[in-house]
Parts: sequence; C-alpha cells; structure tokens
Amino acid sequence: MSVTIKDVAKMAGVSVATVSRMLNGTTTVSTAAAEKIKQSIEDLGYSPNFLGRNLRRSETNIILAIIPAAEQSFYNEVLRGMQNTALKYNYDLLIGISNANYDTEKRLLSMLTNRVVDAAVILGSKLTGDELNSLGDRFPIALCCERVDGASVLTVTVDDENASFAAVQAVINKGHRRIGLVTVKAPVPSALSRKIGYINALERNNILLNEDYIFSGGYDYDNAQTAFSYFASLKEPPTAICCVSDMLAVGVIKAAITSGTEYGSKLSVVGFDNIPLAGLYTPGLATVEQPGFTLGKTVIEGLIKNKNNDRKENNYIKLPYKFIERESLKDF
Amino acid sequence: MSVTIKDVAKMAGVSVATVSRMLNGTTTVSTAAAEKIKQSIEDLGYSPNFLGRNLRRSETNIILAIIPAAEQSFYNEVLRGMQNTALKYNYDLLIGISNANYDTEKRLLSMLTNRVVDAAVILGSKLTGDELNSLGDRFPIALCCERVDGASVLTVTVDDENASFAAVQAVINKGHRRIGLVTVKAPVPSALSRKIGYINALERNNILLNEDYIFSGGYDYDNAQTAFSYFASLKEPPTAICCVSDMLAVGVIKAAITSGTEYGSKLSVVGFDNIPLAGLYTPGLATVEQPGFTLGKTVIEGLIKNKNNDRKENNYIKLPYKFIERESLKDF
DNA sequence: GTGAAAGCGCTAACAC
DNA sequence: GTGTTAGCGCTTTCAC
Repeated sequence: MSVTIKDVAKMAGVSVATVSRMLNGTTTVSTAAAEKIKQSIEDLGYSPNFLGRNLRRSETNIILAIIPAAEQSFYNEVLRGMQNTALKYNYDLLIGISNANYDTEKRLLSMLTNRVVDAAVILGSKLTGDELNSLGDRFPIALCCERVDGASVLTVTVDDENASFAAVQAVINKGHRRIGLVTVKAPVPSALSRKIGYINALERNNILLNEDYIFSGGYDYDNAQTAFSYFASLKEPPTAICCVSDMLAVGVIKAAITSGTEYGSKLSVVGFDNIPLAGLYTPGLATVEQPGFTLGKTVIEGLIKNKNNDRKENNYIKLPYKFIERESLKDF
Repeated sequence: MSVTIKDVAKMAGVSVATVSRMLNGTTTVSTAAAEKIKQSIEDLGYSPNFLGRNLRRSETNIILAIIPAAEQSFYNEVLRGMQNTALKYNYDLLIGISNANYDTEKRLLSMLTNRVVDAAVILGSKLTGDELNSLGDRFPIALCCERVDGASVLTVTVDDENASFAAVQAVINKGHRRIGLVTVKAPVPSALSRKIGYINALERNNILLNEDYIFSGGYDYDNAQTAFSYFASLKEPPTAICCVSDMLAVGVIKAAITSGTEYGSKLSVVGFDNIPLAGLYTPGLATVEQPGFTLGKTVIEGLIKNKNNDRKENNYIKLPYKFIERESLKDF
C-alpha cells in the first residue's frame, strides 16, 4: 500500500541501508547514489515511516506538555518558549489537555510508559509527589509554573513568594494599610507561597495581619464576586485587594464596578500572572508578570539535559518576576 | 533494558501470542493463563510499547489538532469537544501550535506522512486549498472554525454569514441606523462571510451601505484603537460598531472608555465568538456565540467516519450560532 | 485455547 | 562507500 524505504532502494538501484544513510546523514553517500535516491524519493513521493524509525531507535523526539486547559492564562507564552527551545534540540512539542482531571492526566502520562513520547512536562499536576517521583525515576519529566509538594522532579516556577511580597509592597507604597487577599481554598502550592509573601510584606511594614482580610474560595469569577461582597460588608473594609490570580482580580473588579458603590469605585485591585487580558481590561490590571517564555525555555533545557544524562538534576528553579503597574492600583 | 512482552510471556510460562491476545482481548484466554499473565505484568511493571504495536497495526490512534495559538479564544471549548469525542472512539487528541506560521504548520502536518498521527484537524490553516486537497487525498484531515477557499476537505464552522446578519439585525432592532464594521485587512474567509452578513442585514433593513463605516485593519488591540479614533473622527460617526471578533470589540470598547468622550460612552459595540472574556469584561460584551464544543464534536465525528470509510465525505458543515445580548449593546 | 513464525519499516552492526 | 542481515516490540496468520 504505502511506499517504503525498500521501494526507494529498488528504484534507485541501491540497498535500503544506503537510502537510510542518505536520509539520516550518518555516513557520506556517493553523489551518484545520492542523486538517484533523491530522484526516486521525489518520484515515489516517499516519506519515512517514523513508527519504524522510532521503534528501532526507541525514541520519538516528541515532548509532551500537559496543560489543564487552554484558556485565559499566560500558558501560551510558556508553550511558545517550550516549543521554540524544543525545536532547537530537534524535538517536537505536542500538547495534551488534562482538564485538571486526575485520570486524564494519567492517561496522557501513559504515553511515556507506552513510548509514544520521550519526555513530559506538566503544568499544574493532579498527581501526588510520590506518584511523580516514581514516574520521574523511569522517565524524564518536569513540572512547570506549579510545583507539587514532595515531588523531587525538575521544577521551574516563578518566585511566587517574593513576587507576591513585591506586589503587596507596591500596594503599601501607594499608602494602603488595609489590604485584603483573595486566595483559593484548594491547597495550591503557588497560592500558598503567594499568601506567605503577602503575610511577610505586611509584617515587614509593621502592619498587623488581620485574618478577616483573607478570603479563600474557588478559582472562578463567581467566587470573586462573593469575595467582593464579603470585603464590602466589613466594618473596616480593605482599601486594596490582592488576588492570587488575574482571573480572580478581574472578577473582583467587575463586582466592584457592578456594585455601583463609592467603595467599589475607589478600591484598588492587584492580580497575579499578567495574562493578556490584564492589559486589555478597563481599568488595566496591576499585576505580577510571570516570565512565560523563559519558564518554558528553562524547563525544556533542563528536561533535555536530564534525558541525555544519567544523573538527573531535579532542581527547583525559581525565576524572577516583574511587577506591572496599571490603573487598578490607585493611591490611597 | 526495558521489559517487553517477551519477558511477560516467559515469566507467565506462555507464548507472546497469548499475552498479546490477553492484552487486546482478541480471543478468549484460559482463566489460568490470564491469571498468571496478569500477575507477571504486575510483577514486572510491564506496559506495552506502542511503537511496536503501532508499527504492526500501522496506526497510532492519535488525532492531531493544529491551533494557531492557545490564548484568548473559544478554542478551549472546541478542543474539549474534540477530545471528548475522540476519546469515545478510543483516540487520543494531541495539540500542536502553529503560531499561524506556514512552516510550523507544515512541520506539524508532516506527522501525518510520517505516520506519527492518524488524522489531523486544522483550526485556521495557512495552507492553500490545493495543498490541503492533495494532503486530504492521502490522509484524513479536516478544517474547523475557519474554512479555506478552494479546499474540498471536511470543514466545520459556524454559519458566519447568517450569524453576522443576526448580530447586525439585533443592533438595528435597538434603533441604530448608523452602524460601523471593524474587520481585518487579511483575506480571512470567516471575516469575509461576516462582512457579507453585515451588508445583507443593512440591505434587508433598507439602510444604505456607507463604505466609510467599514474599517479594515489588523487583528490586534492597537488596531481596534485606531478603528475607534477613525470612527470618532467622522462627521456622522456610527452609533454602533460591529466587530468580526471579540478581541477587536474589546479593543474598541477600551478605546471608547479611555477616550473619555461622550461619543465613546454612548457607543454600542458588538463582538463575535463569545470568548470567555466577553462576559467578564466591563461592560459585558454583546456577541455571537460560536458553539465551541459542538464544532469540535462534529469535526471529530466526521473525521473518524472518513478515516474508516473509503469514500470520504468532504462536506462543508455550518453550525448554528446564538446571539448573546449584553450591556455593550444599548438602545439608540 | 495456544504456540511458532512471519513481518510491519526502519537503523546499525558487520563485512567487504 | 555499499550491501547483507539482524532485530527493535508487537500482532496475526496458520497450524494444531
């Protein structure tokens, strides 16, 4: 049915080995042969079957990136960095969506054990540290953007704690002293680090931590609405609210505007991530920028290095952030 | 190095054929054998090498989705529909990002000729109709969300023309008569259809088409700013502006708000796509909803049917839309 | 119900 | 510089 390397060899009057050599440039091939082979490939419309090649080489040169979802995030930049870097090392990057679902993530990761892909990087894993470690013993894997507690696999994230510290410090520098935090109830490591950064910044500035100023809920927009109502109902509501993600921050702003209250109109809001929407929103959202491209680049470089070395370096790399000032952060 | 089906067979005291049969359920295997095989698989931590299986079967059960980028769009819903449906037919969905770049798209599509994936669906192709047709002759491919002129491969999109008509009609129903259109200069088929829908709606309502009311530019946000300035500078500026995408619409709104003018504050704006951001923006963006999940579901069903049948049905399927009313569309 | 053996398409010794 | 051949891990006839 399909045209194989054998057909090319026959037509060019050489052995399959010579065709293979020519295709892979492993050894020099006489120009005469090369010419005939090229012609035959052209005439036959041959293209190599990687299933054969991969089986023989037992590698596919494909890296799998697993993301929870493809929407509303800075992941596109991360993926661009990953793809760009992978290509430099002659790897293709393919993406699987886990929908933040344990079983789906497992199914995608089985591509590692099934040898469909050579390596994987997970952005926001649902697996436990132990599960990741045991997988990491056998295959090159890495975490990006979100660490997992107890996992000693290569991990690359932004420096969440200090980034959050910087954001809160920026708020304080604007004269705010009553500062709220919107975080998530789920034990998300990055959110926990950001909360610590928030607490540290208050302490450093001699502001007493007020537990009433910390709201924990779900990830979504509705929850942000609830958060706003909650803060607005306090006797001494915060004059600025920091959120552990831009999506949450946008939700708070929308709730504030929709409320039509003076409190809402004066409130400062700060996000985290600098998703594309942050600059587009009205008002523009002050936030912490994650170095998306560099996150992706760094994790792929480490991953490929690990793949080629016996001794894996399962470092935890924290990348620098940048605070982005926009209209949603006002002077007190 | 790695544990293979042979090891399992040896340990279980059966032939590799029996192990294979058990793994694939092709024939019944005696319970005694089954028990021993299961045990050996467990003990050895065996998992099948799909490279061998795929080579033998010459199929991989992987469908490749090619998207231009992973940000700010309704693609996530489309991908969810695709993944969900693919899984039902025992296919995995993997995603490649083309960055709207011809060469990158080509490289990804070479996974088809290299037998790395069984089929592909392209969301926003940079290839010509002829190129797609010749590829489509040899492999199951499909287009989703965006058609390509001259391509007679399976294509699934929303009914752009009528959807746009409906959006403009909704604007007219609010009493507007001076209605602008922001579209793109590039010859994007869906944008052209949407423009036709706009023109038809005006005609149907006996509104004279005014070429000054049609602004063509780039895709991005900056361009939307330019569009707003342009319209604002007209002697008789439009009271409502329809855009061929939500991103453009959001840009226009942002420009309108930022302008601080009375014109800006009264202007109605309508988008297209209903990206997640549309409902989140302030004001909420009136727009046309694309049936993301269904688009994805439909294209995968057609693709798999084509893969299994000799006679391919390269239909062009147009799915129904829904107009979503939100605050950005006001009474005139 | 099971085993032996061929072979999917390719690469990599090995010999010349 | 080139051909012969073994074999990557698996499925699937074909016997029994």
